[in-house]
Amino acid sequence: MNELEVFKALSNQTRLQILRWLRDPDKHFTPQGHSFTEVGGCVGQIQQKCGLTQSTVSEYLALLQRAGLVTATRRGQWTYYKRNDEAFEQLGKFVQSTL
Amino acid sequence: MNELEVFKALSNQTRLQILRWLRDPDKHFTPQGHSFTEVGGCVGQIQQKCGLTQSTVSEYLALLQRAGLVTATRRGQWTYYKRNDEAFEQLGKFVQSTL
DNA sequence: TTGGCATATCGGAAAAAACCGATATATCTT
DNA sequence: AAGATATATCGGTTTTTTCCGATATGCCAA
Repeated sequence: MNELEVFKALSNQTRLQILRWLRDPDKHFTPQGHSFTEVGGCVGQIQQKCGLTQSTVSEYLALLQRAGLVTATRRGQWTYYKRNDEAFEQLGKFVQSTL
Repeated sequence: MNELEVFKALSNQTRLQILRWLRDPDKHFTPQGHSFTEVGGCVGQIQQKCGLTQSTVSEYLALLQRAGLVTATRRGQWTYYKRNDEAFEQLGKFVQSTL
């Protein structure tokens, strides 16, 4: 875990919001063939909810992925992003015991 | 706790380093009348260790204080900054259970 | 294999953060 | 009161981040 990269990823209101949505995808996204709890949410739906352009949201999600906070799954033409629960668990412990 | 402000405060290598030093002040700073474990480290010594200018370090410490990650104590002409352990405890829990 | 749709990447303008030197403020000494 | 020392604040330059439109890539259906 690159702590600086992680904190930078978390230093943006929109990205924090996205992570909160992904905490409970079924509540915030409407299914489209795949279970959201399984694969997460797709770029398009996330984009609509935050109101930024497609390219910006795509970059944000890639950035969150690089930081290890979400994982990506390609299903056909869609990419689903899912919260990486373990990363948050680890980060929480790191903040308390090492940082 | 303003989470965005906190994460922004943590998004800088030097500030992360400062927090690590303040985690165990007696190991990293030489005393000068006050117990570091009691009050923390003073701006001058922190400045020397990180090699940036006095004004930059002063601003960094003020920023960490605004984010609630450190507390400040004035003793005569010195200001001592101390790690706010409780804040990190809280932040760790927040990351795991809410973020 | 062509067109449509979802996503990714690129290049750049605008906003924010990093960091500095100069200067102000506060405290101690004499 | 004046000088010395520690810290805080201000104004400005450079670097990074934000966010966009345009375009490229990947996948599917006709």
